[in-house]
Amino acid sequence: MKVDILRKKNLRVTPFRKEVLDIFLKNEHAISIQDIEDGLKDFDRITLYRTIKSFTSKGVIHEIVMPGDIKKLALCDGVCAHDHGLHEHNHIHFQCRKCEEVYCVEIDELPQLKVPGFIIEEQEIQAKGICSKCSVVT
Amino acid sequence: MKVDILRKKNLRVTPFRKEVLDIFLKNEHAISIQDIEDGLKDFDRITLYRTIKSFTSKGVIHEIVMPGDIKKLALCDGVCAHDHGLHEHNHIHFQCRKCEEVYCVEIDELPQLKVPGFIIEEQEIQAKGICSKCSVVT
DNA sequence: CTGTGTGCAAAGGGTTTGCAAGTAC
DNA sequence: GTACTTGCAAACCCTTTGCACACAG
Repeated sequence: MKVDILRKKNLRVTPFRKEVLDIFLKNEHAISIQDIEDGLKDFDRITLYRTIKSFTSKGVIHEIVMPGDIKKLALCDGVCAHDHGLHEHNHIHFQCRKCEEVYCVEIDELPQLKVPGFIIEEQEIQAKGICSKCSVVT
Repeated sequence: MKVDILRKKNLRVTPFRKEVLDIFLKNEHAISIQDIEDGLKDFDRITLYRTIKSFTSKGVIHEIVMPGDIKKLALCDGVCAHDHGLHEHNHIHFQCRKCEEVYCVEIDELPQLKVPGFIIEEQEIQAKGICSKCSVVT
């Protein structure tokens, strides 16, 4: 239940937050702020920014930045844990060259990089290519 | 010769561009726009933005975005090819938790990710941890 | 009832655009 | 000489802050 997503994170359930959350739930790919705005009838942009901020800081959504200054937001739900303080990603961010959408794609295990002298603790992978939908249609 | 870096990319050699290039050459890690500004005595910010834009589009430097909206710039020289139109990275971007600097670190081979249904053509890896300098000092 | 969320206005910061003068080649 | 660069002013986003009112729990 969508309301629980908010309650679980100690966020008060308001009509506006439900609306915003609905837009995230409607999309299976990451969305931009513009996408959210387009999905709202009338809204106050400041409130939207604040909503995004609370959602992000409480771990309801996470921000994705793809090469080329493309910023997107996606639900944390399932694809990423937000438990140990650090935001752990067991998924990669993938942008399709064709439809241009950005997806959080789950991956069994992240490759463990080794660089002499450097201690690598976390990593984040951004990939580009063709998504499963666009590769089928071709 | 630093002037050749510009000439090779069909960029006119001007005093300002040489100054900016010098700042990149002086640092072995990626730098922010602020870092460049700090390195210039007096300058016009608009010209700096345009210089960065020409450098980026001609492949003299490349932009790095680390999680947390941290933007840096680094020379392409050596660490990355800019030949096939696409900007190929045979290096990863690494940010040190201690000194906070961002480095382009060369890596022998990027791990080849496989995701069912998705065709992965390019990838970019951002890592965090402790850099070689900070891990020595401890 | 209390603290959190909302909405409006206004400010802030980084970045881009237009145009005239200057300069590399 | 010609095309590219520079410098200044102004415009333009996008985002944040302050404050009073509204509302969830």
